[in-house]
Amino acid sequence: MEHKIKLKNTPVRNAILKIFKEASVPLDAEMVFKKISKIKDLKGTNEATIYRNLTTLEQGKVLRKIDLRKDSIHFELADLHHHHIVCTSCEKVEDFENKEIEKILSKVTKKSEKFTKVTDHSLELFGVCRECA
Amino acid sequence: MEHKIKLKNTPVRNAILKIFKEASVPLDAEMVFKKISKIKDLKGTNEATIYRNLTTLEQGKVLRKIDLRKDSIHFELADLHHHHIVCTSCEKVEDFENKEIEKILSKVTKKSEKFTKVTDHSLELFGVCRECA
DNA sequence: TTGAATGCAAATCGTTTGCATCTCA
DNA sequence: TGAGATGCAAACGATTTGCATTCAA
Repeated sequence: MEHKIKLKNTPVRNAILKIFKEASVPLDAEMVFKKISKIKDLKGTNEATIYRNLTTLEQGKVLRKIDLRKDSIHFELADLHHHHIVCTSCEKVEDFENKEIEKILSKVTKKSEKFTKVTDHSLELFGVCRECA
Repeated sequence: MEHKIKLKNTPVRNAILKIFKEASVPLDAEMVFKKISKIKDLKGTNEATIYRNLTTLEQGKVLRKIDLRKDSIHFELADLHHHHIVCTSCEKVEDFENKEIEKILSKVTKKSEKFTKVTDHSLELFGVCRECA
């Protein structure tokens, strides 16, 4: 349960990290809250604590924010950098990786006039999955 | 002032479209609201009307939602499909286009297992601009 | 005429925050 | 011990919605 940042090693925070490591899709605060609430020793955890942890972990570059064009902000582990195809009519999310895109992006980045460094990017595809089609 | 969808041709809606056509950056509801409020004949326009129009225009594929990792949802004209480099510490946004990426994306799309069609995508880069660096 | 658009105010809902208390390091 | 973490409740702010009214087609 290694942290990249100097943060206290609390039960809730560890559980949140574990949840993200086991998750196959990006999670929002409510989803994390529900999962935490199912853990025997953490049942009483307050939702504000979840929000604070997500914020802290994102600032510490452990998590990354993702916009799936849903109502809430989603997060995933920052070190697993893949992209997503999101169904606009259900909750389905498919991951994909593509090295070519990363290469092109770094070229684009260098061409920028106003920016000296680009630290992160988001790439999401939106469509309709087989089931919803 | 051609609409792609059959919507009523109201003063507020036309003004909103004009604002987007003249905008060089994505706009959120509040920005549109402020611009509308400066127009003599539309000064009294209610903010809820702006929200409703943005929603309607997005559903009608006239506008596209964009997430700039700011507090609010931004929009831009759907037919101008470029991407953005966003400063995480100020409001600066730089546009860029890249045909290669589009090509790769259409390949990726075809490989998808769960999705039959991908209709849209978002690609935003995040970094720090010269001024903020 | 009539369905869509608007104004207004209240409601929603995801998220944040102040403050007292507790816990890890 | 002291900074960070948590609980709780209240606050916030962006966005939505119900309802009566107005307007475009």
